Amino acid sequence: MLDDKLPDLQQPDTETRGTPSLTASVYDRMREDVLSGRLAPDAKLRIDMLRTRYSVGSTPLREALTRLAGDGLITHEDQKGFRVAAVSRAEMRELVLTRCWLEEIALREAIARGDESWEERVVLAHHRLSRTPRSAKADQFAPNDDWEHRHRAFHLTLISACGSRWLLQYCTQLHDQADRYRRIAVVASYPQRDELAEHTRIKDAALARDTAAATQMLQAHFQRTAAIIVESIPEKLPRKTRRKAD
Amino acid sequence: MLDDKLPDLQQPDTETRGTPSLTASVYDRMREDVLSGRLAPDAKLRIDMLRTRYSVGSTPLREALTRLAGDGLITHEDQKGFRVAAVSRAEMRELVLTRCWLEEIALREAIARGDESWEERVVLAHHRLSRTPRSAKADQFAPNDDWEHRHRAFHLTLISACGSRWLLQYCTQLHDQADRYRRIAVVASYPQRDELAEHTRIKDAALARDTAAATQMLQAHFQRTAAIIVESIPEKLPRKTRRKAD
DNA sequence: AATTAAAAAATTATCGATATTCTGTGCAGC
DNA sequence: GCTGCACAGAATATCGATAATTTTTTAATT
Repeated sequence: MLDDKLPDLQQPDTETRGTPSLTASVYDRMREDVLSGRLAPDAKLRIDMLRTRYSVGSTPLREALTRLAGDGLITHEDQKGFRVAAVSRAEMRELVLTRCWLEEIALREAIARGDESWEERVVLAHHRLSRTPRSAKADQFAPNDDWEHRHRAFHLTLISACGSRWLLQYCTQLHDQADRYRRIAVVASYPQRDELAEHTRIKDAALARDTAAATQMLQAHFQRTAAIIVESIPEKLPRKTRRKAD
Repeated sequence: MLDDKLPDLQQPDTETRGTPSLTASVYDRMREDVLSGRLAPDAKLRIDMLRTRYSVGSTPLREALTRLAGDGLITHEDQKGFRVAAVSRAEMRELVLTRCWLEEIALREAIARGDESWEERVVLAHHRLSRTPRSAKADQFAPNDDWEHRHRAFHLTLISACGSRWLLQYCTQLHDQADRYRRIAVVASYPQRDELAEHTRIKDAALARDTAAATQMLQAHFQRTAAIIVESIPEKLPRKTRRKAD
């Protein structure tokens, strides 16, 4: 009923997958490991090490790695294998810059094109996010997977009516990239902000079709997060690989 | 000398690759086959068929297919294999729309940030394109690989100073997608236009730092191509797979 | 002691064979 | 005559072993 107009990119078609392939499964697990920081930035990804870690053969493993490289979460060099994408302040700045550009367009177009169904989905996604605690523990910060997923869903829903699956995909990819930085450096940012209030204001401006206010607040939302994160990243990353020389 | 400021995304680091992996090789060849239309839209890609066609084992083949799926040139469904991405008028419209949005930003930013080195690279890329014939044959149209490559290089160089490798990558991806449509439907568009003049005007406006004119002409450039191509695509593509049931 | 060269170890890339899943066909039952 | 189920054939996905390449260690020479 809800998704009779556009293919809904948020739900990965639960019906169609009878048996999820090993490739898909290890891709999902590994993706989560990179985003959460369990696989550290710049870490070398040896095939044998991963084969034991995820209990799969080399073929689905390499395929999952190739997909992750396509997402920009890991890098690959011919004959030299894979490693987790490195992080740096410069990368983070480039990321935020790009996000501001692309999400401005996406939100602008979504506001211009969104119908009733879009409005309802935005309200619902916001409601779910507002009911989910930021931290899994009350007294100190602990990552809450539910919140992470609903936060992602909220931002994606907000721009889901933009009219371009390409743009939607790009925004999602950039979101995940930024998410990795946020989750790596998250201790520093908690609980300095009222994130819920920011999300609410963005939602309200979008539903009021106030494009200028909505896009401006969304960009500020990104930049506020970025400012906190950038602080926690050393300007130059120490290379672990060098042993003798230097 | 030229590329001491930014990593030049146009040249794929000729020095570093001693032995190009089979995966990379078959990826390149297959990519060209999809872009040129030698592998028809929506065609089923059977592993065995491709194994003989490209003379490789299944592992590098599957890896190349996975990479191409990441580029959106082919699709993949778990347990059902790969097929060449389908084409449709709706897809083409979405593509052009997205390109207009993203390239407007990219060109605007490149004009704002581009230094002397950028200007020189633009002039050079334009010069090379202008010296390359559109068609390999004088009397009738025949695809000219040199022109295709230099055309791609020109558009990429134009926005290379935009400041975001992400945006650059996305624009390149969308360019390739649109290229496939153009090359599939190219007979229809030749020689109805003076493409060289269009490219020259865009280049001159960019170098004159006239952002409004440059972006406007670039978008018109895209839309003019699109209009011609859309005509040559049937609104609904006949599915070859259906045999009995209708 | 330092630089280069050669051998050994480690790691990636690749293959061919096997297991699993899907697709189509024919047959039984209604 | 139509629907559903089981079977056979085809295709995908996966594995473990081998080939090719890079990196590290060791040794020799200046």
